Amino acid sequence: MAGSRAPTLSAIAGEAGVSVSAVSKVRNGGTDVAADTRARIARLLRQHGYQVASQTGFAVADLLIGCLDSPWSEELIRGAVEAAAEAEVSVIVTTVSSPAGFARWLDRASRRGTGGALCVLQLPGSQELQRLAAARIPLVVIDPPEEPGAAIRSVGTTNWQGGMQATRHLIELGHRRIGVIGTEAVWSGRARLAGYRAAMLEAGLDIDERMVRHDGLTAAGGRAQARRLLALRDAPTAIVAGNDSQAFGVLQALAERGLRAPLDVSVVGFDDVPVASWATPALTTIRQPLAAMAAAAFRMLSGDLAAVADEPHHLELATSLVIRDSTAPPRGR
Amino acid sequence: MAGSRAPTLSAIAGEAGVSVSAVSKVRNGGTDVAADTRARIARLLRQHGYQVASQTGFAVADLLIGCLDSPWSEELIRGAVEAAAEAEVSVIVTTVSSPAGFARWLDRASRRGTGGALCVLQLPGSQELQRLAAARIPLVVIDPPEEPGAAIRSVGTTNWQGGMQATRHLIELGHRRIGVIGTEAVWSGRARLAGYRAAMLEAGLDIDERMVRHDGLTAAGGRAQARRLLALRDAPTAIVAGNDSQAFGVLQALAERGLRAPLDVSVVGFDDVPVASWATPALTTIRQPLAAMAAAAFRMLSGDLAAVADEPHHLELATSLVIRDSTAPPRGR
DNA sequence: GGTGAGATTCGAATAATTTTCGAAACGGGC
DNA sequence: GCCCGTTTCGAAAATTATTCGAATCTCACC
Repeated sequence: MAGSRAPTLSAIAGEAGVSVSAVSKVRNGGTDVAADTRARIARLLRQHGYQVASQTGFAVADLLIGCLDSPWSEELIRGAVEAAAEAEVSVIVTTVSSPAGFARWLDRASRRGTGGALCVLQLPGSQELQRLAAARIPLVVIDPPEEPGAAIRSVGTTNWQGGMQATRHLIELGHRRIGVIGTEAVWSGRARLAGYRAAMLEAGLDIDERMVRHDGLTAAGGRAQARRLLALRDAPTAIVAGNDSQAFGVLQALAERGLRAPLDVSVVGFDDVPVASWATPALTTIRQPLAAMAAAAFRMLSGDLAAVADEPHHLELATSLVIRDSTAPPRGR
Repeated sequence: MAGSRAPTLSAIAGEAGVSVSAVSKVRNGGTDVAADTRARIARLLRQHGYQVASQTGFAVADLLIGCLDSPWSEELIRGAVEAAAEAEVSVIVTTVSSPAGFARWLDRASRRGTGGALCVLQLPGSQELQRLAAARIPLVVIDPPEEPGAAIRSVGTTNWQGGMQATRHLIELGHRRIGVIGTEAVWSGRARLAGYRAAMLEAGLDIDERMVRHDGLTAAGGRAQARRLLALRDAPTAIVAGNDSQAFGVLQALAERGLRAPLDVSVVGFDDVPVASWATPALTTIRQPLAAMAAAAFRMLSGDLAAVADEPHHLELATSLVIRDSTAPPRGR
């Protein structure tokens, strides 16, 4: 099919006026070829249907995701895929939910080769980290579930500021009794809760510990804890949710009691996943630039194959408040 | 690092008691090696850290998605990734939104090799199909936007039945004035609308053409058309949306007018994406087994490298009605 | 401007791997 | 048994990768 077969390297070497060695070296990304010579040879090689291993860079990168259930992942995938496409890199998406799954992935990845891994997981544990290092697979962690150590490169967002922004927004609207739902299970969750506390203290408001609820970052978790908050005698007039899924759950709990957002209770989410604007009412939320995070993580991965030492090891992107329709001043103000 | 470097092929050949040629052939999936010899050599090769090209099967498959904005894609990715993982295959996800983008993907894919492509696009056009064929890349289309021809393998769902199920459910609840929002732009949309018509006729109900609205499968589209439906003098008591995004938009339009689902108007979605259950009220919808579709498509791809001829070329998975809280009998019944 | 240590670039020689091709072994059908 | 086609294998040839020394360049230092 598809015409004549590829000519041999020596034919190409002749055409380019260099030795076969040089051509071979260009083909596999060898180092000792001058830039212009390399370019000339590479062009010829490609012309004849060879693929040229670009000396820097790689063909595929891996994105490891713990669970592919939240709209979260979608944004991340999009960010990673698009950033990678610009660099002519393909992204392999894998779900990894157990150490065994990780091992299976690692096995496949080292067989086929990979330029590096972006992890969005309940962390690769120390075992996994060792294996990655042994297989010489670079790693960047997105939204690290534990405080990122110096040994691991990671990308996150300003969760603490985000928690503050959300709470401050409500305080500025005039709310005083503000509930919060979150999780202590991951680092980012702890930071968001701390942001809430900081904003309350800053405004001179007392923190009622009954108003601080912990649960999973799911709609069900949000609904369960919102029910408890709403059942309090001094029910909050506003609720800060741990993420948008929880916020959806809060909206459901409100509807159950015949309450309306934002008339009766204001709600702030966290993430700004695409569906946040589909909610009724459209959700006021703290925007995490998920796609940008993934893109940044990819660039970290690809950028510093050379300069690992002097690059920053943890990058934090800014969150921002997106005001939609689920927040308003409290009743009677 | 990591211990000694890989021994040469001739060393391995010696260890296995065969010629270097045989070892080389096993390494690249050559054909003329007996099964047991191959196994022995392969084991040794792997032991020494070589990767062995499995002669059947492939290492990566490509999933091409038009837009990665809907919760749609997430389910599909999950299905494909999980089915592929079972077959020890990695899935490369790429967004392709233009012919140029397709060309760039094809370029990369043919460089690095791929076992085949799963497409969820506004179709690869005939040009693209030719190029795929030229590059010998097998193809399966998911949810084909045009009536699937005999030349293309595809996986879809029973959209016509789905449209019927949704409409029938509302009729059985007692609704008579039922609006529908959908799209004629894609084949599945046309089938769903036809299902609506069929169910109405079956029940002996007249179809008011003002009740049949067309718009994009987005929340904005759903909101816009729902506004029009609700503005009618004889506004519908129930609305069948073209997908879940549109249904979210319908819920917003209802809230705008101070109406409540399902008390004032019942709403049925289509897809059953994970967020459907987060809506307020939780969305009654037609479940498309998106993950199963992607998994089936992957199996089609991998299954019949041999038996292309006698396999079915279009597979249709069943939709089912998922009743949640957004539908109820009409007021006054 | 000279000098020399070190880095870069290159290709001949050498090593390793892949491919070709013919021979040996096998398996029925007649 | 004989013939014909098929499978399996490895020696030889072709191709590709790597090593290493020579040539050239760079630049600090005198």
